[in-house]
Amino acid sequence: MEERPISRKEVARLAGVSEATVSRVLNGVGPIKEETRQRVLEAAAALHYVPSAIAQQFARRRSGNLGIILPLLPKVNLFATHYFSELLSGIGATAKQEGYDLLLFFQGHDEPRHYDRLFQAQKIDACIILGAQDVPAEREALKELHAASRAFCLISQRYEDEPYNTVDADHASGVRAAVKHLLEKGYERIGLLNGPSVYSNSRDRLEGFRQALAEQQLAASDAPVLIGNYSRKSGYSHADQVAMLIRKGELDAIVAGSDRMAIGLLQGLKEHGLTAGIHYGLVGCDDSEGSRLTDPALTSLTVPFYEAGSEAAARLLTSASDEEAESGFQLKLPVQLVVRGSSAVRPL
Amino acid sequence: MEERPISRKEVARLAGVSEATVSRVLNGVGPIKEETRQRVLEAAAALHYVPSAIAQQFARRRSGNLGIILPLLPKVNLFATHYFSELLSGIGATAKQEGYDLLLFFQGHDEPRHYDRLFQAQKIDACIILGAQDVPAEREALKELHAASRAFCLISQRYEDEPYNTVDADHASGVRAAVKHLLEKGYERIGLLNGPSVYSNSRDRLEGFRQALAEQQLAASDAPVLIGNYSRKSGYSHADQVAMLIRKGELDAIVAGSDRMAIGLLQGLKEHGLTAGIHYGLVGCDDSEGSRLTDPALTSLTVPFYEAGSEAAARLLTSASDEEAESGFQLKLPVQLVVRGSSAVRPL
DNA sequence: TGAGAAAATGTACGCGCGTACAGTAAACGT
DNA sequence: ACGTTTACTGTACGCGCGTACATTTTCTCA
Repeated sequence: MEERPISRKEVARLAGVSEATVSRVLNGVGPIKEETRQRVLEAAAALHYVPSAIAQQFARRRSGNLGIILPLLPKVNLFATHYFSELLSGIGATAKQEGYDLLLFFQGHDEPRHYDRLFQAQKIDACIILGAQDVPAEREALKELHAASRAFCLISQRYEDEPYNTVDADHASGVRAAVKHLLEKGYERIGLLNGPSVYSNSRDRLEGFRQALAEQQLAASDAPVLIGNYSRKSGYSHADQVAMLIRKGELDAIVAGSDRMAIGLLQGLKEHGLTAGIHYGLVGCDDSEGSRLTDPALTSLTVPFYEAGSEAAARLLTSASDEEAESGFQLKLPVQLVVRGSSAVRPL
Repeated sequence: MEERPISRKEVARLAGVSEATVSRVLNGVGPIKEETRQRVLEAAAALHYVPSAIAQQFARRRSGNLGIILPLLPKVNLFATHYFSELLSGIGATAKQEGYDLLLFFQGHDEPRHYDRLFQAQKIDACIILGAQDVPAEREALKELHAASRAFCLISQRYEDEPYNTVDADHASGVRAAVKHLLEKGYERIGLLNGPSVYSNSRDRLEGFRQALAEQQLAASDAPVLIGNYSRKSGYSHADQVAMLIRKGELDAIVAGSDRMAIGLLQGLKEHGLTAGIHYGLVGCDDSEGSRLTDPALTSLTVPFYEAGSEAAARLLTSASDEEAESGFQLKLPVQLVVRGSSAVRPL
């Protein structure tokens, strides 16, 4: 029961060549006589030889793994199906294409962030960090990575004062488009239900919001800006306040920083007898699946998550092989408005 | 720029001991004089020594990785947020506890399933397979794994004629409970909107459905059983047919094999002027997030995904170390009914 | 035909660690 | 006092592969 897997040696013996030749054939290195090439390949096939990834990693001193750090539940809920599966699929597809495997790490919010240790232990050659927050412990960990010049990349989070690689969506433009859309629909007093500013995308949305108002010569100062935490519950809990503002005529449309908050708000306002697309306009963000489930369906901003993951992986992995060809990147992917019922009708 | 990471040798030199002693201290092997132990630990700390996982894997001839195979999009959509993140979190938590990392593999539906190659290449020591289907290529691949006595486990899929390790939810009992609940609510003609029978849980649900009817002395033969593909769209597309059945009085409640189908059906029937919880009863399955977004909210069956993942990982990883203590397992986790509005009112 | 270049292959070693075995020092019993 | 365990530490080797370098074979062109 303690049989060892087939190794290079056996293949070499069967093919009547040296181990080095087997290696060369399988790795396509150096000139090889076609005939021996065939002999080796046949021998390998006959023995069902599969090189030991472990030994290869050891000899190459590269793990061939792309690390993915993602926040533990319930944070991960912040990322709905779409975010999560799309992003991961995008990363996975590109990684596979580049010959890398994905190594997953769940990061508890309060656990120490030993990101660099993953590199030191050589478990990963590069790393994508999801759901990073702008908190001291996180900054520390990222600074460490940067100091050791690790190949890493943040998705959906930027640190304005740091030169880290990032891939993000252009939330500012997205919100600007949303506001513009609402204004075109006839809404006049637009508010923002934003997320906490520890996330750069919250700050981006606020900026886009202000820009949009400024472009329309509207005073941004008195436009209502509420802060939730991206959860449905937090959207719901703002319903009372929003209902009041609507009744007072101080608000007739809301852009929410996430579909989840938008949906919560929509549900809450429904209990106040206020219907999206009739009594007020509502735009969410993420174009999540849930946006299609509400009544009316939710106008939202669609974010190219798959591309985000794919781009991040591509930049990291191809640059990793190009040695110092790396130049750093801060990508902003375009966001697109998807119009549905919740912003359909101009309020009376 | 080509500096090598700190290795055991440097630690040994600094501590004034042999490399073997360093190894022993760090692995807690053999008797060590307390004083040298401290010296070694201090030296390691001073140098920020982190053992090379690659070298350890090589020497131990174990990767320390738990492979997770999951279907590529859009299949993954079958697993909504809940399924996916809960399951993965459960697996991840247990794996971390056992000292394993997670290696992710996306499996395209039509790609060759070289599961065993992952073991041969020693990329993984054990493996959890999500979204397996009952198709020849899959059976072949699993048979190969079994023949090589790999430590693997299927989640949410069983092959009745094979002794593979599985962790599943007790869908039969769940559907039975759902049917019973509907009958108690006063619904009388219950139908089933099931998924394709390539998934064992579809078969389970059908069985539970039939059992429930039989228990109530109802003829199962003429109870409507429709087949969708678990997607919202497929639920929606059955709305016409279901509406007709409801109008003819041949149906007044439906158990759907997934929340997604239930939601699609609910939306479709709404267009027919039929409201869940009023004109007909509806129960979904998975207690997904979407179940809370519909109007009325969806009664559903909650499945312990976290535990499923956690259990699967635990069985695989602890048994892996216990050598042949493995005995095989076919777990069925309990499913619980969550009552919401869609099954609230007895139809007139 | 021979010399030099190019092609093809073999030899040898190291990657960093775990660990069997050998060795040495301390503790014990008589 | 000495043999004998026990505690502790060092020496030595192998894990399977990539690859630098040495060697042999084949080709090229005079």
